Amino acid sequence: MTSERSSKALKVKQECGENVPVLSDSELMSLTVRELNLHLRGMSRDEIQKLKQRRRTLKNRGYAASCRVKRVSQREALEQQKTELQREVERLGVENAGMRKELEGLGARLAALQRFARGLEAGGGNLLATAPRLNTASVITIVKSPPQPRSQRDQEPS
Amino acid sequence: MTSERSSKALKVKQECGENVPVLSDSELMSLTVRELNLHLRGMSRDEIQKLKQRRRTLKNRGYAASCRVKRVSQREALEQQKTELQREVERLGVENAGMRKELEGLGARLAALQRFARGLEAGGGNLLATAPRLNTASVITIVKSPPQPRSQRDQEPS
DNA sequence: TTGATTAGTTAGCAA
DNA sequence: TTGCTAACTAATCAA
Repeated sequence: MTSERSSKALKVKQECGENVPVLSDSELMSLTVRELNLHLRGMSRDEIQKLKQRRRTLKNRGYAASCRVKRVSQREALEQQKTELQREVERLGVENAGMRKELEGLGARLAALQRFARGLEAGGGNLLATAPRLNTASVITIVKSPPQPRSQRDQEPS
Repeated sequence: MTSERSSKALKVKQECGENVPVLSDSELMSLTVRELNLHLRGMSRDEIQKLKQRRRTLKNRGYAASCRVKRVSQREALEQQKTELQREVERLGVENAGMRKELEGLGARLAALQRFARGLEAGGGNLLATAPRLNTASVITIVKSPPQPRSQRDQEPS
C-alpha cells in the first residue's frame, strides 16, 4: 500500500527541481479532495493541474501494486487448494486400498468356506463326523442363500 | 500519380536524413543483428543508437506480451488441474462409499451368522438335529478364526 | 472521483 | 544480446 522508494533503485520520478514540493508524495496521496483544496490556494492553474496529476499518478501506483499483490495471492490460493486436493486424493486412495484389501480378504475367506462346505456335502450328511477335530466353539454354520432382501431371506430355509 | 515507391525492394533506405522511419516496427523487430547492420550503413552514431533502442523497445513489448500470456495460461492450467483433482476426489468418494456399504452388508451378514451359530451352540452339539429343516445343499460351515496370515490360517484347525 | 485492470515502458537479472 | 519479469505510467472501464 505505502509507496516506498527506498527499497530498490526503481524509476520514481521526483521533480523537485525548482522548489521544495509543498506536499510529500504520501501526504498528497492520502489527502481527501477537500483537504487538498486547502493546500491549493494561491497556486496557478497550471500548478494545480500538475499537482492533481501527480496525485492521480501516485494513487495509480498504489492501485497497480495492490493489483499485483492480489494476482500473486490468488495464484498462491489456487496452488494451496491444489495441494489440499492432492492430499485428499491421497487419503481417499489409501482408505480405498484398505477397504479393497478388506473386501478381498473377506471374499477369499468366503470362497474357502464354500470349498469347505462342498467337501462336507460330498463327504456325507453328518457334520460332526466329517470334521471331528473342530470343537463346537470354533464352528458356526451358514445358510447359503442368494442375495435377497433380508425379510425374505430370514424365513425361507427350504 | 507519380510512383516513387513502386518496388518494395527499393524502399530500403532512400532518405535516412531526417525523421522518416527507414524500417517498420515489425521489420525492425524481426531482423537479425547481421541483417540490421546492413541497414545501418551511412547513419550517424546517434541515429544508430536510436534505432537500436527502438528495436530493443519493440522486442521488450513482445516480451511483455508473452509474459502476460504465459501468466494467464499458467493460471488456467492450475484451475484445470484443480477441477480434475476435484473430479478425482468425487470419483474416489463414490467408490469409497460403495465399498463401505459393501463391507457394511457383509458385516451385517456375518453378525447374523454369528448369532445363528451361537443359537446352534446353545441348542446342542448335533447340528443336523438342531437345524433339521436345512438341507445340506444350503448349509456351509465356517471355522471361526482370528485375523491371521493365510499361510497359518489354512493349516490350523485345532 | 476512485479503484481495478490492461498494455506499453524501463530497469535489472540471468543465460 | 536476448528473454523474462517486477514496478511504473497512462488509458480505459466500472461503480
